[in-house]
Amino acid sequence: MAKPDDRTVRTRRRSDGARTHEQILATAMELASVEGLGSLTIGRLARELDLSKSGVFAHFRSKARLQQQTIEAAREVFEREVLEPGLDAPDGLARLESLCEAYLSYVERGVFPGGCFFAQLLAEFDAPRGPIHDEVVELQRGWLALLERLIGTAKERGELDSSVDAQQLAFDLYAPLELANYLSVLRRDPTVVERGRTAIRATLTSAGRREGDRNRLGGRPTKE
Amino acid sequence: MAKPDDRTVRTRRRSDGARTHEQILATAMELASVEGLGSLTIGRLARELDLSKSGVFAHFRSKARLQQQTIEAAREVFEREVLEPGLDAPDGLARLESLCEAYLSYVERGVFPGGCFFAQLLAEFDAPRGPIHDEVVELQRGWLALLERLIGTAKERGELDSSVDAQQLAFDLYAPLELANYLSVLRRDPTVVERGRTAIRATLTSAGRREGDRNRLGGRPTKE
DNA sequence: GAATAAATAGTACGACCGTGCTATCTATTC
DNA sequence: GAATAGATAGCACGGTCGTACTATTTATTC
Repeated sequence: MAKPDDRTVRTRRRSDGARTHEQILATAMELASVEGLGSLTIGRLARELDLSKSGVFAHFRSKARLQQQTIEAAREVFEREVLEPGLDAPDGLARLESLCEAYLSYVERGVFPGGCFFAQLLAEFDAPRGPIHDEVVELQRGWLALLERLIGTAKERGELDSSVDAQQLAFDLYAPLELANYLSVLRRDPTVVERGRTAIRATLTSAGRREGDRNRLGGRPTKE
Repeated sequence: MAKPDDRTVRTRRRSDGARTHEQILATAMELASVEGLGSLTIGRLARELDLSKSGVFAHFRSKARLQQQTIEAAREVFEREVLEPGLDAPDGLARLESLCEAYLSYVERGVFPGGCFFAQLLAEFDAPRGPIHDEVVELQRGWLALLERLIGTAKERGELDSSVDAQQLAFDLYAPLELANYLSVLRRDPTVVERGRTAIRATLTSAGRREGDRNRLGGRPTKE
């Protein structure tokens, strides 16, 4: 017990470094969600965290790696704040609904101060070629694939009409999520998220109702 | 014929300046639509146009004015490429549809190489405060107001059900337009625009159909 | 043709960028 | 307690940024 106490027993110095690393990435995510990953700067991070430029730099050894790791860190936040709660619902339509709601809630709670990190990333790197663009393509593909998978399951279970086009419905759901994010940040007003909820509800209702209504060919029943 | 020839007779120097000014702004719009207005740089413009930095600078006398004028120039493109053709349709639902189609066509044609200039601007300046943010708020307000006005007219004419919430429907239409833009740039594949068309069609059909169905389906929002 | 004014180039300055190299401090290990 | 190794700081470099200030060129005007 003369040695460092049990809670800090494994290499104080080592853990200090890891802690700083995390703090840097946390700040990097916040800054990037507001101003974009492109205008994320090592000097700016150093100022923000009261570190020296070289102190920050040493943790990543290149700006590209800083960007990579920032994206990876944001992916973990997204997983924890959206995917985990969103997918924690009974298989099928319920899980699809729950995932959309998890996203909207994540926007509403302002998990990132500049709105969804990946919506920012999508808009920033949709056009400029490079490794980040490729990463974004991959991430988007994954997100849409997840939606399509859930839709597929809901169809198999008869909770969505079998004539539903999974890719189209994924698009129809994704669109209001994305717009709710942008607009709720633009006007500093999370009320817009409610528009997204309404849109999601209407779309899902419409996609689910058709089976029962097949002969009547009902459209989307509700607004508001 | 010793004098400048007839085609260049009116103030060569004067018109040279105006011409250069236009060229700078044209390049600025292209660059900004791809990489963002924030990373638009005077030196970069100069290189791109084979001018000196100071030559470019002289046309604007500050970066802020360059940004302002770039936005204004893009507004004019948007007006010419979207608003004019979009609003050139019979009043009412037809005009609303036509406007959405005009936007999708503008995305499909790749009028800006990085996708819709204003979608880029929205994502880039939704969070960071400043004069550009304020300008974007204004532009978005105008766009949504336009959609809502057209919806209102269509309702008055009985082409959309009177129970339709204009703000909500404007959101529902805007969302797929925006997503179609981002995704069509991300994958270099204008096919995605077709997803947007389908979404718009479904939403408008749904909003228009209810009136005829009032008795059968319950014209008012049927909440389950 | 001299004067004028507009368009463009040249040069310089301070700020910040990413990154390399070296020094300092401190916890762990022998 | 000397050696080690990891975390951080300091400093220097070349590059680009926005922006002044000063030429230079050229078309128009007198």
